[in-house]
Amino acid sequence: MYYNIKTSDELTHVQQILINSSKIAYDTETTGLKWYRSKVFLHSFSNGEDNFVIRVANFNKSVLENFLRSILEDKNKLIIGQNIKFDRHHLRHTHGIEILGQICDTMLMSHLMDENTTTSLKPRCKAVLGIAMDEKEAVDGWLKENIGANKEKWDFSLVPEHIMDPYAGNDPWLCIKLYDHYLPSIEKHFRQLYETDMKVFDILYKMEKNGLPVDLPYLKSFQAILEERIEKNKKENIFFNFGAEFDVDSPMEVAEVLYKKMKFPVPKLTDKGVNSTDDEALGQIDHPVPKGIQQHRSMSKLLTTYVISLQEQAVNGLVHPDYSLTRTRTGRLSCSDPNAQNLAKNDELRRAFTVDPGEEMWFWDQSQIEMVGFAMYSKDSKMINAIKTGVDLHAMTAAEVLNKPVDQITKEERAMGKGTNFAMIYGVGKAKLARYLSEYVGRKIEDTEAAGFKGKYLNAFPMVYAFQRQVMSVIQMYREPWGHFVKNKFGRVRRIESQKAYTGVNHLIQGWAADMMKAAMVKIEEKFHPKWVQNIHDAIRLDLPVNTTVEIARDIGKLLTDFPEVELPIKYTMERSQTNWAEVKEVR
DNA sequence: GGATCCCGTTACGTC
DNA sequence: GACGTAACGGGATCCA
Repeated sequence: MYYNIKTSDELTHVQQILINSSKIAYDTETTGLKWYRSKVFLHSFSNGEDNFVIRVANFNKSVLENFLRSILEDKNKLIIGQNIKFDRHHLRHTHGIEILGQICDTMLMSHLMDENTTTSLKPRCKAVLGIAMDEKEAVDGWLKENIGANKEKWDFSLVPEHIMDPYAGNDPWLCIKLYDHYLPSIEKHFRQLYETDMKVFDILYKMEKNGLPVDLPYLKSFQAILEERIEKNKKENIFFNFGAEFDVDSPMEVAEVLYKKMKFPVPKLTDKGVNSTDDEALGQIDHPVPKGIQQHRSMSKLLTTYVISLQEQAVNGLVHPDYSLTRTRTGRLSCSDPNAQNLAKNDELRRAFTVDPGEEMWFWDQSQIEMVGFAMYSKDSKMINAIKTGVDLHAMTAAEVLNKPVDQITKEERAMGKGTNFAMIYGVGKAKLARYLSEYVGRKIEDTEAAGFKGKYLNAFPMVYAFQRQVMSVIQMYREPWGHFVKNKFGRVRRIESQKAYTGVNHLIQGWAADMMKAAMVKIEEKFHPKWVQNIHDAIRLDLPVNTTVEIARDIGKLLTDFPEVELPIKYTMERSQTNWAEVKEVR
């Protein structure tokens, strides 16, 4: 049951009820998903019994905002949300209000309790509470019927009240029910992880709010340059040498041109058995046309995915990425709109990422954190010694596998060592290893060579082999309460189907590394309250005042790497720039 | 019949 | 291994 609150008297009454409720759920309905381009048009609350829908349009601005403050700024109140980072952004952007109460989030709870299915509120409530709410269907139905009429400037606020409000009224009620359901299990199994994740959630909120400064005039000029290069490449390298024009962006047409018309032998097939035209296949053909297509691909990736999209997403010279704590199975962060974690390593692109005047961008990264985790989990003495004495791990791997002294390892051999180390962490088979090594070494490596390398590797590092076997067998054993699963040292659980037990090693290492970074970020926030700008898995960017000393930066680096319980040294590297990302210089 | 939407596939950027 | 984004292309759907 919900109440649509329309008068000041009703609002006052609701205010009394909510002020007296120590635990409430809060939700917003907005005109869009991007907070920096949308407004809240509806607030909804629930105390678990009564649900209140409050439309922004029905109230005087200051009356409404006073009401919101009286509830959401109450530091003693527990405020529960479903992905409340979203509501916090919208609340701030629309009303300039911050939630000051203690925050809990059911999406984070859902993810800890089950990382393999959707964390979306209604499906989750249906699955674990058996409560099915179909009010959303009416909203969808109405949208479907009416969206055709004026799809240009569409938003949720146009859905009629009698359809939208029952749906909006349900959400906070469901949220509080799910919270009550999950809380005992979270307390029992994931208390520490949940606490850390909530703190990281708050840091991410700040990071997104701060945004990344981008140089729009530069991007615009870079776009023009790229477009020119792409045209020129198509004309002079691809079409000229082929003798006709075609759609270079179409894998189908590329295959037609290369394998039917130009009659090159097919180097490889895709997973579905189609003649492949990916970079590896093109690399096998020595001719200007495939070379031109390779160039075209990397240039248009840069242009569309980064250069154009960044300009479209920027507001006042800032892009505001959306980080998620619940979209990976391992506990890593993910990021979208834009994905600030996979911005191409390309100086011309990274020049576009600037820093505000008076500040300097600083990057720290945890060196080889996954290798440290690998050594720690496998307890391999050679690896542990190498990490303790600072020996080059990848060269050492090559030396061990090839049975020769480290100082005689060539560049290519080291690359193979590095590739193999990563492959072991990833848990790949020989076919994938071969492809992977080829990329690293820069020449074609056959499956047999890769398999041989892997075999020698496992002989040289028997503990790694034992570790793999142990993880597999732990997963194979069906156990309570999670079925087939592994758990990392932070207690993060990955439920894995027994047939896919090989992914267990990867989960332990990758998830452990992710939890290490989260723990470090929390420590850094608590000690320094810095301006958070970016996270790239094992690296962070903070923008600090230009007069910040190297000593302070080193203190931050220490927090990023100082984990006595790991019993292995973790190192960090530090970079900074007062201009842009392409200009960062290592600080020693 | 033609425009539009959806979804699987292919490809490629990061750690 | 873990992701997110873009583009294509075939099939389904909508609309006139």
